[in-house]
Amino acid sequence: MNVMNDSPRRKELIRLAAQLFVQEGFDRTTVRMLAQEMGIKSGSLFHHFRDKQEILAAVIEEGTQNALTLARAALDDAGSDPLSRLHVMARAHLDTLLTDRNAHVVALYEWRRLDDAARDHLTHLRDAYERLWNDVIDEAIEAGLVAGDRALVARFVLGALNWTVRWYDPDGPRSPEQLADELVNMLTRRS
Amino acid sequence: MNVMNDSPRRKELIRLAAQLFVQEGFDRTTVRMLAQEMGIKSGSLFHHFRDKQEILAAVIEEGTQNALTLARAALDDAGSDPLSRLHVMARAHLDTLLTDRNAHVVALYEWRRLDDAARDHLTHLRDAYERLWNDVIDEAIEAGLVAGDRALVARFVLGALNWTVRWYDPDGPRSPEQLADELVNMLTRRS
DNA sequence: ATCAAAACCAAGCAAGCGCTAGTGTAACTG
DNA sequence: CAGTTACACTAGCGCTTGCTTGGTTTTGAT
Repeated sequence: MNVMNDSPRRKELIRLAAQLFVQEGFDRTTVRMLAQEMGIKSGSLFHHFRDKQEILAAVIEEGTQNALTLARAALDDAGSDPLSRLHVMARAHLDTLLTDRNAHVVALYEWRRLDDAARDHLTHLRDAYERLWNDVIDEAIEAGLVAGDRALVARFVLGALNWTVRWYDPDGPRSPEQLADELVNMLTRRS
Repeated sequence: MNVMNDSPRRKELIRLAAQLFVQEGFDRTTVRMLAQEMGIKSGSLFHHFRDKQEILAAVIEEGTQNALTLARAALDDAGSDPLSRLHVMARAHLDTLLTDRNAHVVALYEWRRLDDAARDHLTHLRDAYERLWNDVIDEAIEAGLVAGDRALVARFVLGALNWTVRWYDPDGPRSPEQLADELVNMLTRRS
């Protein structure tokens, strides 16, 4: 089993799996469906992945990793102004959320299907990401841009942002960037 | 098959099913698990429900119906002041969400498992509920309490509220009412 | 040209799935 | 008291599931 590489082939398989997991849900996606979508037979699948769960973990890791990378880059490019840091963070979040949409929907809906080991690993990744958010919100509160408890604000904001995967239409009139700006606009107080 | 009554027995079965659906997910909850939890054999289950999907639909209907009833009552009791209407609506939402938690978690996570007929019926229920929210937010915007596009604000707010089921701890320091108030506080502009 | 590693396939196993059929029984109803 | 209804039981059918096995082809470095 060639389990631990990250060949382009594997990346492609993960992308296809993500799509199927969104369409059907993890439990209803059979290894036969996955194999067919990938153009191989179901037995061959287990050459690339130890078991079905590992495919799920790979999908979620891919998405979370991307989000983390993008957010860090965005924060590096942003200055030290709390408001603009809030803006770039919201934009980066919606950007990955809606371009890597499949992976993130899977992460949101199928998290509980992960086995303990994978969940543990991915929890660390996600925590690293949320720490970025907490810092940005801390700065915003300190600067008087937002009111409320740090932890609470972070959760409300992330909730509002993550909820977009349930209704956002990429062909609609609004870009992810506009969406992000409108949210920031909504919750900052311009005195 | 005694399918269409709403006996107390059936209500209890639905409550147990909701709990299992949350713990295991709909697909992983077998009719045998459901039966055991209910203290009967798997075959007997189909005396109460036509099939497994009907149990899911019943769980979700129960939760949504409660939410709708509670929200209507809350709005009736509230005056015509836009801010207080916003408050009672947020409180009512978090109240059902966190007391009828199982049913609502199922509704959020397993919606796609509904068959077409059930989904159609329940979509109407949910739309009726969301219409209440839209009206309240319309009034808040008109009164200058909140800034932004009606549809967008509603979605952000509902996202923030619904997200609470992922992190709220009933044994924690905050009551659902406090939570609701802090959210409203966060997004209204006090000039 | 050689050969190991990587990728794949055909076939199928053991377990578990939703659901049905047919029966028993106790409590109501006329 | 006969007939009906509500609810539960046992037994198992037909099918699908994730995964394994044992063997074959493809690839690519030497």
